[in-house]
Amino acid sequence: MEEQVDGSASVDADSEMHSDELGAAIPYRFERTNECAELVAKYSELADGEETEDVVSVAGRLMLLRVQGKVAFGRLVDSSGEIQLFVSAKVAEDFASFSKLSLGDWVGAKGSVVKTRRGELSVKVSEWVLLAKARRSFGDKFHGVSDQDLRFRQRYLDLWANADSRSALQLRSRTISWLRHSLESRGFIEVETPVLHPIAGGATAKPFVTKHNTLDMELFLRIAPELYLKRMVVGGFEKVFEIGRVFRNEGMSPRHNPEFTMLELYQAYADYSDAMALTEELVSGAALETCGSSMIEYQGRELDLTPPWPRETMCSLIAKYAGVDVSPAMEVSEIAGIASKFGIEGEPAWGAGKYVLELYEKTVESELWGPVFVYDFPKEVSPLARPHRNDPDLAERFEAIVAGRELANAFSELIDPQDQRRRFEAQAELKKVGDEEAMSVDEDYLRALEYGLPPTAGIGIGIDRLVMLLANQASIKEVIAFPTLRPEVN
RNA sequence: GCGCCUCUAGCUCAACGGCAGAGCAACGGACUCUUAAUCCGCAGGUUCUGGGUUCGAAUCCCAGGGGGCGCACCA
Repeated sequence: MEEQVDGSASVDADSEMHSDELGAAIPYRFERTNECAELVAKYSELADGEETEDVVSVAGRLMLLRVQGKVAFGRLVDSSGEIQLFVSAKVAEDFASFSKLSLGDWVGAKGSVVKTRRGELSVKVSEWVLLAKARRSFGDKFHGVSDQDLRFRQRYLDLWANADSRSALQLRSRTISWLRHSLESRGFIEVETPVLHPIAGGATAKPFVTKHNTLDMELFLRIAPELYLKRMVVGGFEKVFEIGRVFRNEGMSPRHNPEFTMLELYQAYADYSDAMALTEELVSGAALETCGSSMIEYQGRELDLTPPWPRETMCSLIAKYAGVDVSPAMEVSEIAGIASKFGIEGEPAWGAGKYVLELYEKTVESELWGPVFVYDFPKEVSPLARPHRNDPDLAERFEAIVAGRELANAFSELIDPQDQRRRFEAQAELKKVGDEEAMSVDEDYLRALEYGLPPTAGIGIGIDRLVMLLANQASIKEVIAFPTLRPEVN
């Protein structure tokens, strides 16, 4: 019997054949000789009406069907592209059944490559086989699916109906693949570090909490792989990277999903200047690879990713956009007075560095389009970054701002275990007074540092945001196959 | 979490206080070169849910739910 998943009327009656009969008729494999796009490229020179003797097999989903008496035209879509099926009652086996196929059915077809009189490259079908029945009907064949809720809740519908949705995810795959190969060719090796962390570290963010039953212990889904990757460097892996999912229990928006993909890389003997050079090479290279140019357009605005990118210190930007000279070396009361003029009301735990960051975020960040490296962050708000070689109140840290948002965060890594302990303790103090995102003291990580971390540069790049940029997508949901949604209620 | 917008047939949308409709899909039929084919026929509804106002509610009001955008938080 046919299965009615939710009792909706959209399931076809399957009047011809019951589901189990249909299932028995479906072959276990299908020998395909060519993808659609291959054929389209190979036979582009065929003249209108020209027929070849070349027999091919194609497979895919039937997206359009025009039956015209004793001849039918179907649009077959596979993951490479599409090609027309030309089916004639004179030539094809079981023409009658073919003409009764529904949109959305999967078929495999064998036949010769021809170009129709009207100039459409086609496979002139001699044999065909049903590979899957679409028991629920395809939507509007012209408008496809546009309801956002439906598109993301039943993403398979969106992917099947909307070529743009497919191409965004294909671009994602090419981007990650290129990054991986690019890093490998630079001598980096890919590693995998734990997703379950006993202490959520490496970033300031609220974690998801879970529990291991046998160990009877609380664990956190990682908010960053940072501290484990630096342990790898301590272990002698001089150039490492990881591309993986991280989880942050925070708000959702067109730029935020609770789980997202981060590229983090660590390079021994390098500093944040090297990291800037590598960041711009990786991002512009990915653009060149996926878009064919390092000059791209994002949401109607031009974006030139060609290196080198401008570099601006945080304090100089505040001077430029807010017109005030501030520094993390100032007395807290003084900078708090300046900040209050911009509507920033501080908290007792804030030092001057925190005020500098807040001023930057309030007055500068939204004005930047980029690409630009904003560098020299206050040390106070950069608990894992090494102090600036020329200024004890700053850290050698930068963020890459591209298309008005943070794309990468990087620093010369803090290598001194004693300093790291003090920074952790300062964070723990913040946590005590209610900052849920503040870090905890990670004794195991401190012990690793005591064995010696060489000078190291580290970079984190938000992969989803990079793909959004390259795919010209405004929402992070577009570049994640299955974005987080509220549960469906009946 | 707060604010604004939105939810009608499988899909895309009308109707905006007065008989719930169209196109596409599906189903039945005609048609030997179509391109969102065309033509004929048939069927399809808890108008997101629950209250309220009204002679009468898809439409107005209240509460709840889903989604979108903005703010906040963050990458």
